[in-house]
Amino acid sequence: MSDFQRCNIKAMGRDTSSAVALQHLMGPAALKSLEASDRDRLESARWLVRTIGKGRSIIDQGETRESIFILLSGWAFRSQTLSDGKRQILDFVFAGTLLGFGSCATNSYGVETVTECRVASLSIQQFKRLLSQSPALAIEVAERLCDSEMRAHEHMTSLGRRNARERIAGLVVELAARTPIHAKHSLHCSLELPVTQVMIGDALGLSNEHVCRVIGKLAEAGVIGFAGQTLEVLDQHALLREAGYSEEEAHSAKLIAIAA
Amino acid sequence: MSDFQRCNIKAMGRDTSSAVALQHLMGPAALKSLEASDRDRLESARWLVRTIGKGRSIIDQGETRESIFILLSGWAFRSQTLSDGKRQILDFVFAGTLLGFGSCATNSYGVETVTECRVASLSIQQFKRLLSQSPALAIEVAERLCDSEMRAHEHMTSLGRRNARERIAGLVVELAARTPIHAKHSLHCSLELPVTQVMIGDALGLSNEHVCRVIGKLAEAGVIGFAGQTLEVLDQHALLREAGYSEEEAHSAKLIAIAA
DNA sequence: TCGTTAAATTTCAATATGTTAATGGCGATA
DNA sequence: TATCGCCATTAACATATTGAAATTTAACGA
Repeated sequence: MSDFQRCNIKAMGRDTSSAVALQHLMGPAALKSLEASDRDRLESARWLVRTIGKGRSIIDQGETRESIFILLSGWAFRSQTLSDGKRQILDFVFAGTLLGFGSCATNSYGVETVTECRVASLSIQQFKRLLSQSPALAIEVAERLCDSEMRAHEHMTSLGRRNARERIAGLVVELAARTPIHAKHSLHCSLELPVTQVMIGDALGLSNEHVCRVIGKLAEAGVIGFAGQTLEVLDQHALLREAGYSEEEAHSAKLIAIAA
Repeated sequence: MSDFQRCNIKAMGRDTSSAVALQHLMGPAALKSLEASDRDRLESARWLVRTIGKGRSIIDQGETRESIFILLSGWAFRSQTLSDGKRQILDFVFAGTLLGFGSCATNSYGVETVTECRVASLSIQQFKRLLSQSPALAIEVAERLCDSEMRAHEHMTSLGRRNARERIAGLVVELAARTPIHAKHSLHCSLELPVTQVMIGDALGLSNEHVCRVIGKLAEAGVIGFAGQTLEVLDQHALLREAGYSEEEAHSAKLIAIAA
């Protein structure tokens, strides 16, 4: 609760992770296209940087929207909770993600940390002023939102039209594509997933028991292994096939391509 | 195929629907904040206006992205189709919706018309130039994307965590909130829905048979009636309750408030 | 007007998934 | 060290939803 730091990015000295995340938010291309004055304005905004422990809330669903947040490091997820307590995880988010931006007066979703996270926040007012001063930044934000929307669409299609096995395989593929991978052989790689099976269930619209059952079956089939926090991709072609990719796509070996 | 019209908005004379849709895209507030020069640029862009019959495709999933589209009139939906033919409708879209904007090289979704539609299109290149020249427009686009993302999130939660009855009631509430309503009594109103039960099923992740069954049950219970294209909301409090709203929310009579 | 096709409807059996409950492991905490 | 709670796991059982098949109804083009 007391780990707040009010500062601007320029004044952060050695601790450049915030500046890095802002660059991440804007993307290298967008950065170049920015006027020096715009970049100055952006970096001298009064960001509030905070460290938040695992399993805590960054944004509460339903609260009035006051600040936007940029995730600087760590894992978190966005979720909606229904009045009867059922929870839907909308997506997992990593460093560079813009959170809490929207036109509705209250937050339509909550954000909770999975691991310890560092977060930079700025009042919506100030953020909008930044956007109106720098079209390049506004466009970058719009494109980020498109990416996020695209992932939401894929996720929706999984929820609506794929069975449990396909959904789980698909989630593994997505996370493998978005997180660091330890490659071993051409087919075999492993990744550190700090998520519980309850979270997987809440993300995929499944009960945790069923998640457990199906992960077990995928393990029996020699596709993946999931012990502790480490997920082993034992046969990535099979995994891609399980996730619904066509035979050719499955053989273009996406996962390793990213790891390499 | 031959119903193309190349024109700019200014030159359209009496036929102001395009200009109206652009204003819709930007919103009245954003319009005011625009410099006259920006507005000029926007309106004199070389929009391509087209009329498309019902049941036709505006954007094909997987094709390379070339233009953005603004729906000027009519109903359409965005969807993703899996390799095995299963289809997920992502959302229904109406006049003013921006379609086809994104950072990925190919269209991640397709767009099909439900009724006859008028559509204005512009090359992505030109649209991005517009955005970079007018921050107000870029911000407006970003906020539109947020709205769209918010609806996608609600939809995801329905798909993942609600049963068929709640999903159908929820969809009716959403469509009632987004389309013109004919009010009759304080509880009774009706709306014209040009959608088939197959579409409803594809939107909600259900088989058309099940949609039919559940709509029948909601009709038996005196909540709604669905004959032809007309959907009657017989008891809006009950409908809101079925859709998962709390007792108090259900009694604040959202639907009629919008109709009034 | 007819003939053709899509949409809505109803039945039934098959099944994927949820629910409830009980267990053991494991780390946090007093 | 003992306790507590979270997480993973497994089982038996309940049920919502799918899928196939057959029928009716409505829409549409020739």
